[in-house]
Amino acid sequence: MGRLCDFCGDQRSIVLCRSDAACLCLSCDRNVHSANALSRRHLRTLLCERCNLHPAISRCAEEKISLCQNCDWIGHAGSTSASGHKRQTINCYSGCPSAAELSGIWSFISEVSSVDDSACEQGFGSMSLMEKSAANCLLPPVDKSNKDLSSAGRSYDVRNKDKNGTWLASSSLAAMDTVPSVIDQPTGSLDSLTAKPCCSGTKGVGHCDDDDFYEDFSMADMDMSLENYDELFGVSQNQSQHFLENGGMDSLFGDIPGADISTLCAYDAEDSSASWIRELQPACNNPVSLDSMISCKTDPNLCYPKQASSLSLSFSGPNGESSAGDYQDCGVSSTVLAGELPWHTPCPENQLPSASRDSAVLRYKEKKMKRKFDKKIRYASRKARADVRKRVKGRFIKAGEAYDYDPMCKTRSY
DNA sequence: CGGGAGGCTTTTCCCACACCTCAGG
DNA sequence: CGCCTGAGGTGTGGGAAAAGCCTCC
Repeated sequence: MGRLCDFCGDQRSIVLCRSDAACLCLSCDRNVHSANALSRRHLRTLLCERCNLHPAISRCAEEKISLCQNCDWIGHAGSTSASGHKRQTINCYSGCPSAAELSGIWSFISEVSSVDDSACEQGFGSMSLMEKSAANCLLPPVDKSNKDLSSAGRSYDVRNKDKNGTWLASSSLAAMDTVPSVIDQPTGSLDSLTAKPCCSGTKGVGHCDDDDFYEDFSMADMDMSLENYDELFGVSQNQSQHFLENGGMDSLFGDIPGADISTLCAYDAEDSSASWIRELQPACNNPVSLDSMISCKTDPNLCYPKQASSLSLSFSGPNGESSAGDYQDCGVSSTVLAGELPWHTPCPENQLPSASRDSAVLRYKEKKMKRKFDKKIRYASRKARADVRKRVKGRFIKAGEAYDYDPMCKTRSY
């Protein structure tokens, strides 16, 4: 049966709305997202039919199943017989598409669910299809031809320079974290920061302009100063460029004996920032907390544990909670055997001067203390109800009373 | 250079009520 | 031990008010 709709709790959920943090059946999807102009802008995509947790990025024609990046990889890249399966990219959409419109973009939609068109109100049927795959909606863009930060699309805004000329995270990202991430002048490439392993069968990486999926990616979780690049990713910028030019993630996995691709959670609805780190760091095989990893790189008295199998994996999520469970969500044990960190070369040139290290540690700790996190919707049903509740001057009113704002009809009672 | 005025931005609070949790029967 | 019931607490969004910040004189 799969996961039930978070709204009606009756039908099988088909669609994932990241903004609402909800899985919905097609009928409820249109009901909920036809409520008002804002909700119609929510980007949605199909829910992975295998894990029922992550947004699907491709549809396997042979298996007739929609898969997230993780499941797609496990199902196809890990099997020689399945690797030749024909797959169709699944795009994000917004608005309130009819069954015909959905089947227009996803020819397989009739396989997924029968759709009751009557549920969609007239006038809300307009749909906008994002010209990018669902995966692209999850991932910041890559533009290898342009090394400027502005090439990173909405991730960075050329207008966001502070008085010192340093680069700030754009408001779109800064909104996720009220502490702006300061980024030094783009002397280095961000390619390795934005690059993601591209799932086979999907289109090239594009740019997502109106992308709610970004919202949980908290740049401030990482100190984005490029001088701390090494601290974050454990690899120099030159190394990362070299890494990309030589096959990127694919080559990396090929080089890691026993590397488990399943540890790379393509997308984690609960903890996107942490999963982002995991993707960039194949060292998630190493059960070392991110905090300790950073500390290790910045503290001269610490070093990476080479054998850390006795430690538990502990990534801090947006709300500061350990997210070991997220790993389990990905079907991977939270305790994975450690090996040599493939990018970590404890050679002298990798070690920062002591003063620089201390200041980096200090800045990291200060930022950690100041950390604030984006509002998280815990109950989609309450949000859906609040979305349609009538108000007077923004305040909820009792049922039946005169109102000045009705999100359902955008009219005023007086 | 310090202080006040004015404008702009950000944060906080309020509302109703369905839903959730938990204690007690 | 499991089920039911009721009380109390929680979360949800838009707008107003308050607070904070910045610029100019």
